[in-house]
Amino acid sequence: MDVDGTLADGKKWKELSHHGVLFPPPYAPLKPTVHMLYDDEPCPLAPAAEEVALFYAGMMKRDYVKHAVFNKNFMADWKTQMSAAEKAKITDLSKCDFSKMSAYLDANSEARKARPKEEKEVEKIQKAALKEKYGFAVIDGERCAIGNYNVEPPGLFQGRGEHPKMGKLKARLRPEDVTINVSDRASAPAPPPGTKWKEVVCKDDVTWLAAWTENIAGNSKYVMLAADSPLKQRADLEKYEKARRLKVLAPKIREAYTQMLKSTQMVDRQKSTALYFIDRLALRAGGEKDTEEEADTVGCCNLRFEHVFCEQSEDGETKYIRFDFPGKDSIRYENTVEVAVQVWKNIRIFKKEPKGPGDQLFDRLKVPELNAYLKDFMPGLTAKVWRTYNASITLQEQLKSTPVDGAVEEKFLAYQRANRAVAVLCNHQRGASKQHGAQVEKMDEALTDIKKQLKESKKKLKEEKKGDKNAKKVEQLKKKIAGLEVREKKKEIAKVDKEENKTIALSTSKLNYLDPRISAQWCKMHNVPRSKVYNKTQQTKFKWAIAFIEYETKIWEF
DNA sequence: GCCCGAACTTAGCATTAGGGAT
DNA sequence: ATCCCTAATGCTAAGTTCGGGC
Repeated sequence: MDVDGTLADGKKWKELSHHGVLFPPPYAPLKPTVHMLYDDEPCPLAPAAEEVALFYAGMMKRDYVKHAVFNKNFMADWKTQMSAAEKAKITDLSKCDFSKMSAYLDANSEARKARPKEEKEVEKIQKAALKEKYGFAVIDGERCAIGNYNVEPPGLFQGRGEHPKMGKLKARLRPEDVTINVSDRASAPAPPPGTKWKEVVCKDDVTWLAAWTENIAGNSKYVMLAADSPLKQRADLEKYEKARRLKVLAPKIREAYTQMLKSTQMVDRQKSTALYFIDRLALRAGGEKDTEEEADTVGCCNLRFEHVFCEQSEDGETKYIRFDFPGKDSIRYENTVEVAVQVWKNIRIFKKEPKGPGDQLFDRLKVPELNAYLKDFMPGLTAKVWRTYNASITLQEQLKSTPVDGAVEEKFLAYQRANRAVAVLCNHQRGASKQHGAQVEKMDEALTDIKKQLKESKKKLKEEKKGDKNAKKVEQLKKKIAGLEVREKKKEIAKVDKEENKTIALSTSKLNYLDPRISAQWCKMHNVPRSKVYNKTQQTKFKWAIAFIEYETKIWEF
């Protein structure tokens, strides 16, 4: 077996069996009292159109329904589900009133929440039974959890950013749409009664158990094993080993591309400048995108004229590049960084007339060329490896400022800050939660309260010492004060942590970019319980790393 | 070489569960 | 015991990379 989970002959497994996928229940039409109004008149719909209307009704609280593209796409696809009569009548979305349907959905979910405990318990058991059957596959003799055994239900497509396909109808999947992958066709899972699978295949060079084609962009969707499966564990290890190898090679590669910044070949200048950004800023590769079909977002190689700006200090000594572009998931990337003079000069050249807004900054460069260049330094080295390397090395460096003899809370704050530095580097953002302000306020109140108690207790202690000097009481008060001081410190740390996390998401880097061996090592070294850094699921995902550090130390120091 | 589809990783948001406060 | 909030989980969209076909 090879480390990336591939068997020596390029196969992912020898034996694979599972129970297929689970489909959502068929659509249950609404009671006649719950209907749409059209032009203020009741307008009952046949089930096909009603189901799609209900999808829309379920999104009335979302911003999507205010979006012209969403509404246009929705209307077009909704019509495909209408009868001729419905189509003739319903021509204007603004005349559709879904409020009864929305209210019905709200009432439904309230009622679900309010169900008696026993009923919820029964449902839980039923769900567990389904997981027991459909949630596991046997791969080379080992029973492994499956990541996603429920096929995606129908609904309205919720693309991120200015996605041209938002609001389109995501079709309901039938067994006839789903391909099943197993090692033995004869013992393939049975499709639901009266149906057939699209196909049963025995593809042992892939890891998916089932696949289908989604109807919005025509992309493939897969059912795959969960993160704790040997296949995924080995792939994760291999990813970080590659990044670790890059650490050794990076100085050599830097030397090479720094030379190339001055190349007479425009392709090479662009290649080296792009790599400079990927190395220094951990930018994504930035492959080509079809703006007719998807949101307009960019990464490094497909940056355009309008995304980068050459700036400098007043004396002209220090050169800066300012970046401002929509990245993956349409998350804005804004950053101004000091750069080598040659890089700054290059960008000025790449932006020279006749180039203008809309034009590619690196017009001679495509991701495959950059990756081909990297491959010569190390097999498997691609732009993405730099991001992993950058994130992990940043964590490793930042963790060095952990207070050696601080309390666990202080050490953990240092860890959070190291994690945060990585999240900032990778531009992992999140929308500030609606309750953020209230939560901080609450913490402030709690702090004020602790401080007040502390003041009172201290005053009492002083009086007690002056007064009848009850030794027991003095002792009690001292204890109370010490306890309050610990609580105060904890709360203050937690508040700092919360405030600093307002719009920064730590989980993405923790889950995908930070070598878990560094974190496991850190816990061991600083005597911090591993559960402080990784919850149960994360510990399962990273069990390979936890096993690793029993034998190895200083994973990223060599 | 280039284009495109397949495969797999990375991403943020919505929902749910469960643990602490009352 | 219940309620409420946070943390965990679920979900699926959006990236990167690879490899096969022309």
